[in-house]
Amino acid sequence: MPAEAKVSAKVNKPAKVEARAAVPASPPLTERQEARRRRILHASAQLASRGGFDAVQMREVAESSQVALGTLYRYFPSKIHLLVATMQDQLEHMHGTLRKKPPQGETAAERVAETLMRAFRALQREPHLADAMVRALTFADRSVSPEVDQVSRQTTAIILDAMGQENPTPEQLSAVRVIEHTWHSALITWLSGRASIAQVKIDIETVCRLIDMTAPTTA
Amino acid sequence: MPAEAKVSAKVNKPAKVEARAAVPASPPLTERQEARRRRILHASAQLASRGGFDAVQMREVAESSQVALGTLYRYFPSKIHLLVATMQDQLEHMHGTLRKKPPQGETAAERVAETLMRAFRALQREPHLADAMVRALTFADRSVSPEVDQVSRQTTAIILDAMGQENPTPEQLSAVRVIEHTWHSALITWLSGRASIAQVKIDIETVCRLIDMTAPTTA
DNA sequence: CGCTAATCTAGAACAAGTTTCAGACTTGAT
DNA sequence: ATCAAGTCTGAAACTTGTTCTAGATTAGCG
Repeated sequence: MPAEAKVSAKVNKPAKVEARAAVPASPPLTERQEARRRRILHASAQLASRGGFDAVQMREVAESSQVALGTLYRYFPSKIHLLVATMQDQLEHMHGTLRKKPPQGETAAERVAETLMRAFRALQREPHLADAMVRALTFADRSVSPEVDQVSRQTTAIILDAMGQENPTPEQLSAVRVIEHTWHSALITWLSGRASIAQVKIDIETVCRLIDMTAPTTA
Repeated sequence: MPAEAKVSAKVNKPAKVEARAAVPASPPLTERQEARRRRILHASAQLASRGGFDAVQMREVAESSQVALGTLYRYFPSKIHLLVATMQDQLEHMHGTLRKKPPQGETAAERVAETLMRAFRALQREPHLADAMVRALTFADRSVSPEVDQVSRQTTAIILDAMGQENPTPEQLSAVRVIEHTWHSALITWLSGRASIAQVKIDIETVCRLIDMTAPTTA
């Protein structure tokens, strides 16, 4: 019988049940495997923090995490997969942090903007890491869709949390989608030096108005 | 003295005057150079139309356009530069096309949405080409900022054209920025199969409401 | 304990973007 | 027409992501 169970299939077909869990379903990992996975993600984040996307070199990640190159690829089938997983990891962390201090704004729009700006400031502290993660996210092709979707759901969750709405209207969900679009794209323009921090702030605040505009009590 | 003038500096420092011209400034090209440049862009678009980003291989582009690899790199210092330039080229074309048939909508928001959906349909006809161009655009790092900015200005021009506003307010310009963000990001989600065409339509229509919301006559 | 299937390792090999170099070719100026 | 400077070419080399292979290890099971 198998020893350490298979880590994760290359193409993660949508599982039957279990659609929103943090981990899609894949067979449980042994302790050593879990440790390897953590070492890899840690090395990835560390290298990314240094020099961004380019500094995350698969050979180096493998060496830093004391894992053979082939093993690294078994855990993460591509550099993009690795960085997207790194982002999932960081996002979970951030969601936890953000939860602790709920935003103070009066309106939902203000709260969402405040939350996103808080997240943005966190990213500013590790701009290289942000670069690596965001670039990977937007460069990801179809083979990474499940993982990218997971990141998207997590982001949606953060925004909905900030809104503090129990039952968002379909219109509000559309607004949230647009906010996510803006968030990602604004990050990119900032990371590539084409927009200032102030400009990103304005963009976020601008798009967040859509929320109140579509609020059930207002509309 | 120089023969065929230098094509373009690797790092295109911001020129003194001339900020919004289609071509930043670089010394004029000889006829043969212009022809080479066109052949290269044509080959790039052709290969991209076949298989998207991955299909645009520098060696193949060089061969298709009957130019040495080194020459290709002299004209376009990286694959990303090449594809962003390809996008500039296509965008110009599209702007010309869109100008001919102005959108019919009543409100500015409707007209912008209509225009963007028209552009979207054009992209759908060459999804692989769209893939190559958009992926390059969002993956571009600082070294491509001038070119990406140019694309952004062109996109802004298209949107402002659709709005039909002579003097947009600062708020409207913010809205336009957010629309561009949404446009790019929505394209990405569509290209990577994470959003349907219908969903993109909804997102565009949603974000376009920001325009009327910030219209001087309404606000 | 000993077996068997799966995993992990080290390292070579391959692919495509990028760089480099020597030599042939063009261009504009004299 | 000739020359100097800059370009283009063809080919090799280098880099880094990805794949492959043979053998050593490990995990679960009888």
